[in-house]
Amino acid sequence: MVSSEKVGVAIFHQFPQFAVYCGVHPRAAKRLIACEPFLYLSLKNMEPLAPIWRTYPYSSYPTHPNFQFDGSHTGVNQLGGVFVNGRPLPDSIRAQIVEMSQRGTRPCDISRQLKVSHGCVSKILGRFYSTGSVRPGVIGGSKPKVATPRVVECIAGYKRANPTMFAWEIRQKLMEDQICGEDNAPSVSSINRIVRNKDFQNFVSQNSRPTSSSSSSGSSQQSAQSTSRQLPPPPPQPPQSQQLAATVPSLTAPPTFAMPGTYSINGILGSLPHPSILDDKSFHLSHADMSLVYPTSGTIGPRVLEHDWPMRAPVCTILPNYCGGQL
DNA sequence: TTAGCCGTCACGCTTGAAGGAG
DNA sequence: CTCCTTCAAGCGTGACGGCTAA
Repeated sequence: MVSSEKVGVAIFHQFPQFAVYCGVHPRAAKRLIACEPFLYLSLKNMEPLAPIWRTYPYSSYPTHPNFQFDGSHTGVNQLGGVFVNGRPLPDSIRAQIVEMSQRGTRPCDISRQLKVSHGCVSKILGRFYSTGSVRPGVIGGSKPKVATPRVVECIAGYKRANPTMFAWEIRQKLMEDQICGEDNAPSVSSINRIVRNKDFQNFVSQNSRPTSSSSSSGSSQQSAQSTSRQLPPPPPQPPQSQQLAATVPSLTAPPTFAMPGTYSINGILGSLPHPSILDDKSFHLSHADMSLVYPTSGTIGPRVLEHDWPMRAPVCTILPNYCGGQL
């Protein structure tokens, strides 16, 4: 996993600066540098590029169309330190804060030496001592308000019972069955989106049983009711994702679909991103390297609860228009 | 009494998923 | 279906107030 201890270790390994600044294992750093010599040259002149690299490991700024390396997104605090408003400090600084604190350095001295506000130092140390992690939390996203797992399961049940059921009928049924109320019932368009979802359709078809209630005899109301009383157990893992997990085990760990506290339709249904997407964003790293970039202990479960790895693209996303043509 | 330290919180910001509009 | 908006999460900074030592 890439967190306090790995970053700490990385300091003493090859390509330390790159590894630390990217928050990745030195081996992954080495391979990335081999892919893009410009990075290594840049790191040799770390000082003038420091503001850039400080933002780089976390930010998706380089992938943002408006991003410019002109410092317009950065600011300078009262201590003279460079920061990016709204973005977390890099792992290197965070690790240094913790390291210095553990050596007995006072927070005020840490603040002055690292040029980070003492409020920030206090927050990072507080987080470290309460969670054991120096990594920032997950930024962005929102909790789904209506498409909860239970609602999706119920919709799936209704659809299995009556595939021709209209969205407004589903909505009505959800409220009738007190799955959700008037205020938090998904809109018709939301239901349509859920129903259109490919994984949802697979889920419904794979879990459909040849029961008498699923036949088209009788009204949709009746068949829906009969199913709602025997709602299906939690959905089994779709074979598709199992296959993927077996093929690219390291890619099942990224918490993109396992972010604590949030979930998506895909997440509910247990699907995974297509590997090509990840490969595109990770410079075609081998899966072994990806397992270094993505902190994974081989299991999905415990990692999910630690808030230890922000949900975002791999940290070493490097765009050709940034690196290419510079030298 | 004063200066420095430290925790807390409001503020302005970014981010990304959900939901709505066209 | 695509694009835009909304919302709730997190970020670091800077100000404030309580505490402590000189």
